[in-house]
Amino acid sequence: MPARPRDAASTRDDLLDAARRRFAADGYDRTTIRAVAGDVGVDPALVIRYFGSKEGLFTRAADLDLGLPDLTGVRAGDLSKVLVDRFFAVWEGDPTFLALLRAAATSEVAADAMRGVFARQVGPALAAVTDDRAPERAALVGATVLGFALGRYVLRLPPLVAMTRDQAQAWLGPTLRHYLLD
Amino acid sequence: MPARPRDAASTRDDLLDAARRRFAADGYDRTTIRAVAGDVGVDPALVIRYFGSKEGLFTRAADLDLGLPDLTGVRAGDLSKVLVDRFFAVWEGDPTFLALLRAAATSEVAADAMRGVFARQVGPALAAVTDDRAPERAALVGATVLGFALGRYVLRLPPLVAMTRDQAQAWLGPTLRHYLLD
DNA sequence: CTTTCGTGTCAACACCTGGTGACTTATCCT
DNA sequence: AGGATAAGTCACCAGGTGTTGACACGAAAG
Repeated sequence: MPARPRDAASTRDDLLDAARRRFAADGYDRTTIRAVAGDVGVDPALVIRYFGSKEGLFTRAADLDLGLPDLTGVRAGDLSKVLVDRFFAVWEGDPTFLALLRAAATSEVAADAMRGVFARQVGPALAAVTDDRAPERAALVGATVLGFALGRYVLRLPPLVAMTRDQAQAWLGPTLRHYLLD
Repeated sequence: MPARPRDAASTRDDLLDAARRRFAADGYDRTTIRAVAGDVGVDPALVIRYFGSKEGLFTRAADLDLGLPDLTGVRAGDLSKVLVDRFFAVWEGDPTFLALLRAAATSEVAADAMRGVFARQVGPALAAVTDDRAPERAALVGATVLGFALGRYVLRLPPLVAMTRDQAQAWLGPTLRHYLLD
């Protein structure tokens, strides 16, 4: 077993990675500092040293970037395709958002982080393509996306799990268009 | 303070009521048997005696009935109104569904209970009005409804919290119609 | 070589959790 | 009245939690 290099920066990153996976799989409460530290092969006390507390660890781990592109000039017909593509990239490529969703169900700091994502990322991105009521539209789009993610990745409702990207695209497209443009 | 009558049946009911409120407010993990027993003014050991375990308590507490009416013969244009009305009745009148949603994010038994609700209540009810792909349609309707509930009652996204029933009706109506009939 | 300092470990704390089994107390039946 | 039985209490356990402060190690600087 190669000795872990004594490099604080990479240890920190490893801890954040492990934390994201644990929070995503187990939720906030069932994720223990000991387990996260164990995944990295490090003492639990180190986690507290670096992040102050479990809540601090979560806050750093759940700081996520949706990577929404600038939607200005995207044709109305292509909007939902762009959004659904982004959805799959975010949800299937990175455990962070699942961690945030799971945790947000019970933790107020996680719910707050989620509200921040909408206020600082979804809302502004959609404001570029809707002339009015951007916050309302962003919230409805968010509810749609989160509902789908909840059903597919958390509850694992069989019809949603079985759905291909194209099928999801076909179903969600008109809904998103409705919330964005009507 | 009037002495609590030594009536097992009503004590059981009181415990289930308190459990529903606690699970709804705090989620599965943060709800403690001691807190539930304390709400009722009873010894924690009694909870175990009646329900076997915390999981047993949750299972009984989360056994819910959506009360979906028979949709046969409901005109297509009225379908979404019926469903949204039912939504508000269930979500704002009874903490049970919120408890189930919060818990389902982290507990596998809760997620299973939720899948059961879809398989035994939502699916069959919707099968009466859709000729094909009833499970898929039920899952999409469920994702829509759960997403809205998540945004409004759990994350408390301001635009969703501020929404009146009529506004919710106006936004969700076309979406539900799309999932049910297209 | 010694000092210094960042990196990480160790042992322990105070507390809370679900759960158990023996006990007490109220209620009902004869 | 008095005993049987249901209803509820009590003290306790074993294990796990976040968090703490003192300590050990290793590399880089003087």
